[in-house]
Amino acid sequence: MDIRKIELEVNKELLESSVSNIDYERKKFFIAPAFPYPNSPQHIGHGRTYTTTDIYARFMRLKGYNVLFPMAFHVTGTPIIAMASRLKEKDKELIEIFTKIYGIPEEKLEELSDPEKLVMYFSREIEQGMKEMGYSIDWTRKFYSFDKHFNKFIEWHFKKLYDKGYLVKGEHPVPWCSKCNNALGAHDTKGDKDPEIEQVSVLFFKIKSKDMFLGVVTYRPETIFGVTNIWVVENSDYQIIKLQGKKVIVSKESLQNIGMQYEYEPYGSITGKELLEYTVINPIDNTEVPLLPATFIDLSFGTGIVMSVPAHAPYDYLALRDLGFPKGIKLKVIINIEGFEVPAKEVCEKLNVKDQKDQKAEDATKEVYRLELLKGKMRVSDNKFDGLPVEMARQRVKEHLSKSKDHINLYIIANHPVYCRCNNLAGVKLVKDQWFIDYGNKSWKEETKKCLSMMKILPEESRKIYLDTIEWLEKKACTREKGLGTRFPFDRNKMIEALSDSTIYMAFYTISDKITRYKPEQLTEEFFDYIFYGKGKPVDNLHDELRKSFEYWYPLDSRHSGYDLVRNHLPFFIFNHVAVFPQKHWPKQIVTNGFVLMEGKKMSKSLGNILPLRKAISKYSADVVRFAIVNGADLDSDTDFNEKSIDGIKSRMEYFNYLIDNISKKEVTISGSLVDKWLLNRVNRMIKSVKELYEDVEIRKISQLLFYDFYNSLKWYEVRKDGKIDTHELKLALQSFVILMYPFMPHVCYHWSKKLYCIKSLKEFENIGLPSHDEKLISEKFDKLEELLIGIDNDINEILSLLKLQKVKEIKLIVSANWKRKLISLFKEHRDLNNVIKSAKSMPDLKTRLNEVSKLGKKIIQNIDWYPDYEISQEDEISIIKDGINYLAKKYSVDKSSILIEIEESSKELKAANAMPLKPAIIIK
RNA sequence: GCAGGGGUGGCGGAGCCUGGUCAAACGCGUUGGACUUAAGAUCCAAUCCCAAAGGGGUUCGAGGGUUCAAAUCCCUCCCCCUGCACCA
Repeated sequence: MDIRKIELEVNKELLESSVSNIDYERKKFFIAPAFPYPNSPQHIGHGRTYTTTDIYARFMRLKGYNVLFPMAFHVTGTPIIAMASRLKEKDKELIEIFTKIYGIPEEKLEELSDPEKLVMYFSREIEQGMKEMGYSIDWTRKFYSFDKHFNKFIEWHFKKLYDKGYLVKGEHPVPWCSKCNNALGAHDTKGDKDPEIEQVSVLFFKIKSKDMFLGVVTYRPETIFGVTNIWVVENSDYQIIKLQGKKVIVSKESLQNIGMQYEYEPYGSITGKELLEYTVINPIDNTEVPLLPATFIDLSFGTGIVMSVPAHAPYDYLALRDLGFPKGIKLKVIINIEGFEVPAKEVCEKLNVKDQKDQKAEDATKEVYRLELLKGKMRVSDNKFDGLPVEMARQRVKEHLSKSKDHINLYIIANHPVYCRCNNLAGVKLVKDQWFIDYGNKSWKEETKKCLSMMKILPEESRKIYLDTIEWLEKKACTREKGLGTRFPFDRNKMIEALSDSTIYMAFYTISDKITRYKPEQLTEEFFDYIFYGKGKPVDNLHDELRKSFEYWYPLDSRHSGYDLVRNHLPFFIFNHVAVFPQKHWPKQIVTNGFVLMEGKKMSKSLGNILPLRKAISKYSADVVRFAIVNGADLDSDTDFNEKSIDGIKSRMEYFNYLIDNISKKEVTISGSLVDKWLLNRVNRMIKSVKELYEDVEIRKISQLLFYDFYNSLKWYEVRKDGKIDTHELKLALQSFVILMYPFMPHVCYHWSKKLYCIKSLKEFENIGLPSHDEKLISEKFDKLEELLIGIDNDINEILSLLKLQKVKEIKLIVSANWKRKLISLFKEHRDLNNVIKSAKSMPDLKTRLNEVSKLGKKIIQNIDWYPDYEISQEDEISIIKDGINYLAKKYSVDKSSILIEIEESSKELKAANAMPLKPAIIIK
């Protein structure tokens, strides 16, 4: 079977039913996955969410729903701009990724350095891939988040937030490049390092008998009690600046970062050498502290001047030890931890740290910090602080010194150093006039939680994460200096940030196909108010139509994304719906899924193991890729894409194809034997559970059931029937299979359906609808009987291997006695040996065998749940054996007449006593 | 640090919520056999240990407990992973 060829034949047809219009006759179902960000082609990982969505959408169509499954592109923010400018600068690394991994022709690159062209190129690429995958997307509603019409919609959205008081203004620390004058995201830095922000303390130590202060940076202000000296770099220049009304000395290298957070005036400079002449005064206890030269200081860290606390900081301890403790310096222990005298010293000794350059010094530092924060208590003479736990002391020291103006906070880059792509060192800017969405608003939070509690969350386990996230979300900065997207309506110099303009865009889908007939300037607040709230009057018929469309499709029935959005976008999505829309339009359901690994490893640019979707399609075919990326793992865990499992999928498809091909060419007849009944039982059971599983998007279980369990059933059926499989029963089974499997593999299943159902169009196909199951055909009995046969088969096999017999002359099967069947019913009833014996005493055929009863008892009770609740008679057992006799005879190469069936009661064989209900005794000669 | 999730056989990965049918689904790998000139594909069988007439033993991170019965429930310990925001 050439799967790819079939796909190319039916792909166009499959996309037909995707355009969705209002149809009041049918129930609607609105499903929307997170829209893609077109700064690269999509890879198979992206395909997982969209495939899951499409499977669900196609299932709902089979169920008779009018489904809306639209798509758009999110281009908001800076990554696209950053990428385009990297192309412009002919960034080698990026060009390599574009040409080698994505397979983009080199002559195309020039053009892509224009952000808009880049967007168009990749969005076309992505759209094409989605079509090839057979996604039933309504493309007539496509838009981009920088479209003018969409901008107007977002403006409306923000006005609503503003009216409710959910937009607030404040200041905010942001990673910043002072040269480019722009905020830095991970994609703006060298090596794509995500800059993290941390707060540190700057303490002012007055220089003795001078009107100047040393700006000393520290993570641990409470250790100021233990300062023995201050470290400065001898042959370096320091700056004197006027800061907060003081003359403060800091390193030249630190000025850039300080300047982004505080106003200062340059005053002069001073060399390290000069500084070393001075002594400073510790602001906490007015003791004199000497300055010492150091070589290990990073001058761009904080203020470039640090204090030395040798008893509690391994680096300081090691540095002083290497210097031989000059100027009579003695360790000052100011934090108590049980089991330690001088923590820094002892941990260094324990870890066997040689000197400051030893890698292990880092470990020692972490260890001491951790221990002290966890268990440390202050031990100082000042009783305001004595005995306090370290964390509390830190807070108190900050407050205390801030009061006396000897302390300020400073933000730094925690994973320092991070460089902007322009080579400038990243710092932290305190942005004033920063707008926030106030997710901390109490009543809003409550409403959001209420909405969540009414929603279906799949997988249900992740509900807690949503709740936690909603709980701890506070103010979220929603504007940026630069980027694509929508201008912030209350400060047009700023852009709305990407996670804030993508929270209610699903509503826009309901009108996006027709709204472009208006000019953007017509899209006023009142215009949208009418569409979404029915407020005011329509400007024309089309306007009314848009309102109807929104009213018909909203609320959103199912939202789909990768689980990485559970902690950011998805809670925002709920928050904003709650803020903007009335309760009847709140979203109904969220479905999230895990990622796709490549041969066990995470896909990444650096590993170069990214498999673009379209490449995968042409190599493996769409249906195989669709199946491969969703079947391997539960919804919430990552799945692995590997060649081996691909081969497995293909060979199974071949088998189904063989059966379908075979049966569609033949005249079928009703067979009605036990295996056939068993098969119908299996099929009906399968239909029933698969339909239930679809409702909960249990993708993996469905595929397991259809593609593996059912496959194995068919295999067994084929051998049991000895190849005589042109039966009506099998055809029914395959017909149901093809429809249930269709959402997963639409191309191939549609192709198969044409053969099995004699249909000609997709419309006809969708009209067939979901198969229904017949409860009457489902019976555990058929399974048990078939199991009995398989059990016999296994046992014969085992016995043969034990006997090392080459040839079998005769197989005798002895069906167990009736009293044993009664006994099992007794155990079912009592589940206890003593009570069983009590009852047995009053039963004529059992009371004479009490000895045997107690012997068998233990065995029976172990397997009690395996026995069915009703009795299986001797006749039942004999009939299944007779039904399977062909199979056994063939398998063990004996004549049918050499397989004998006896009943325990009348058998003369000693081993007849081994027989148990559903497990006949076997004697092989 | 704070919060959440997890440790199952050679591997991936179910099962654990609702304890017994669990030596543990399904898949992969490995070994032997069939087919083939051969490889591949396919099919059959085996794949924790010991037995050699369908039997027994020891397993589900470690230790303890509850129970007639624990991978499954409870407690303690060890180890691993993820997220912590202005970034799509």
